[in-house]
Amino acid sequence: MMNAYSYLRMDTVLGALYITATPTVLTAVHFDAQASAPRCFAGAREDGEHPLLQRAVAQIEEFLLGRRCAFDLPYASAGTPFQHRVWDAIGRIGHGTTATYGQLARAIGCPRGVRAVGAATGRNPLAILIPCHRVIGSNGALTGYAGGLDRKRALLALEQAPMPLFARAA
Amino acid sequence: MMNAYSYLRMDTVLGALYITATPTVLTAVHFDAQASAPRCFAGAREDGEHPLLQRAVAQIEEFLLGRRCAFDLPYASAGTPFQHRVWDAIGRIGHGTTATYGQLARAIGCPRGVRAVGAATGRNPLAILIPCHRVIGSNGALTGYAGGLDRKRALLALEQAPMPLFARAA
DNA sequence: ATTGTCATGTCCGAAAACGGCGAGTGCGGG
DNA sequence: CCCGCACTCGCCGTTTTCGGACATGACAAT
Repeated sequence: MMNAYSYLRMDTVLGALYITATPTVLTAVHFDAQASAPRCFAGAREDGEHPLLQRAVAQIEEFLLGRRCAFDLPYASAGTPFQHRVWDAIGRIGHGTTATYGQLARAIGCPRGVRAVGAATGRNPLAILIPCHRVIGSNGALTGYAGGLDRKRALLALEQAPMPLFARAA
Repeated sequence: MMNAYSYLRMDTVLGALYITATPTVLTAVHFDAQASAPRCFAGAREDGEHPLLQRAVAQIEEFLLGRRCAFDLPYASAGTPFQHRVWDAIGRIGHGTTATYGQLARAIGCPRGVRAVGAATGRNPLAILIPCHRVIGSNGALTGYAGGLDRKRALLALEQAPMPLFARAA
């Protein structure tokens, strides 16, 4: 019964980030041990040596430094067909850009499934990798984020201002 | 996602029998493609060469001929803790013997969970191997069997009359 | 004898509640 | 006028909840 999930904790400027993976694919990325976390952690054990996890850490660090605007990591996530459609659509929102829940709804061919899109967005298991922080209300309000609105604001600000700090350091 | 389940169809005097297994353990045995079957077959592919499946076929044939009264096969089955308690208890009913739902209930320490025992019995995934045909009502009625009452009767009759037919043939 | 009642774990379907929304309305203030 | 704000209401997938139904049997009342 014991499945081969590993996880690792990563410290970032935005706080702790937990990344979970099978031997071959990432399955979760989230802040803190939130409500959504238990599901992913079921039977997982800490493993700082996991190659894929380390690769993820590296790419996320680069992203947070403003040096990377896309990820190259294998991932797989449980979810309903509808949720996958939503998450795929979110994945196509470019770095530094935003989209509204309504736009996503139309994009997946469910013009009126706006709230459903909202619900699915909130259940995105792969924070940052699937940039659900780029999804905002039609009036520009941030409306919500699993990691807290402050983090959402920070991520958006980060993407608006390329190379903000490390430029000096370099 | 594709799991490594294999299955095989076996023809018996009682009709077709479907046996499913992982590479190392049996996971299901049932008549026809019943309601309970789909679950076990999810993503399974036919494989008549599977060593364990062949071993199962051999032992079941022996059993049906009256030459075998116990099985020596590795199996594993999904199910709730309660169901496993019930199934284990059923496994301890000797060949040629019967037990009532009430006796089972008491045996597992749930004297009043009689109906629950009935429900669990009906969900036994390993027909014949776990001899749920030996479970009858307190008044002697057969009450039910996933493969049909006729088969239940036949199995019980078979166990009552050791070496019924093949003795002549030998 | 026949009939009714209750206990027990699990599954299944139906129904209701719940959101990380957004368009439409009506109002008051510049 | 035009705008912003507050409020209502409909939208829809998912989750939760709830009511029955079961491979029964002991007991009491009729």
